[in-house]
Amino acid sequence: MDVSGLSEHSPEACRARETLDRVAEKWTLMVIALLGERTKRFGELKRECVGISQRMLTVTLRGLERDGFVIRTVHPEIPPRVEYTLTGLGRTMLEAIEPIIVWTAAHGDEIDAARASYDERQEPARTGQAAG
Amino acid sequence: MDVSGLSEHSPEACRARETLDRVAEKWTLMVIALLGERTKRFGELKRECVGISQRMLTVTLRGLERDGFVIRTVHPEIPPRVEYTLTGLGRTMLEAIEPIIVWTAAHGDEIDAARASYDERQEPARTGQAAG
DNA sequence: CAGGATCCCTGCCGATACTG
DNA sequence: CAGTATCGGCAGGGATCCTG
Repeated sequence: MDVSGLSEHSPEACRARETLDRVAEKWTLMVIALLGERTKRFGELKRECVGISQRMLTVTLRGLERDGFVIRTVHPEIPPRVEYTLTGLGRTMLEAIEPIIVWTAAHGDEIDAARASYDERQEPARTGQAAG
Repeated sequence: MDVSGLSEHSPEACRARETLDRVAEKWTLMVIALLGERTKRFGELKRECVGISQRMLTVTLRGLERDGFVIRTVHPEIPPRVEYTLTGLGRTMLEAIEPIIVWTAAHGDEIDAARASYDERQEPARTGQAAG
């Protein structure tokens, strides 16, 4: 693997953090991934994003729409029907994130292990002074 | 490009968000990218992360160490010298993030444009009722 | 059905001061 | 040099109620 060009990325990392910030916005990735399957309605997204509130789904979708990641289509009917579609930009973004999804599936457990190991090394130092 | 398997990622997106959350932690990506160049000292990272406080650099590095992304090496000298090195895990993670860095460099401006366009469509609706 | 408005709590993060 | 400890601002995000 070639990591020799990574030093070039340090300045760019600044800008990339803004991108990461959106995607890490708690529900953004989930919504993008779901819309990656196909166009969906508000209620459908609501059901699939288990635990999300109306407010957060609305806020998330507005942000995605504003950033050009999704298109919001309102069908003038009663009851109202609103559909959300991933744009081309949104799709390329989802593709850019895929490596992280794959990485997490592959290495997520290593993080848990490292964390548990770290905590074991630290916690005794705070609680057990008797273990000299 | 193949996006047909994306639906498989919707559940995994949940877990991947935790990963994104770390990386989006404001200074994490910058630190990882800098350590991707080579092993560095605390002070060196501090200088290169323009605007970071001691506290945030320490907190960030502790988190990365805990998650197994960096190794912290204390040299028992006076004055103290502490070096931070990216682990193999950290390196694979950095590679997983690279696409986002590249993506941002390529499409960052489109977001700005989309945002400006959206704001133009929305703001007049709130302020200028005279523009019938 | 889709979403606007409001209240409130929590945690991130920055500034500052102190230490070995 | 490389931290630690404390305080405080502010925004993210959840719960709840109301509407066309």
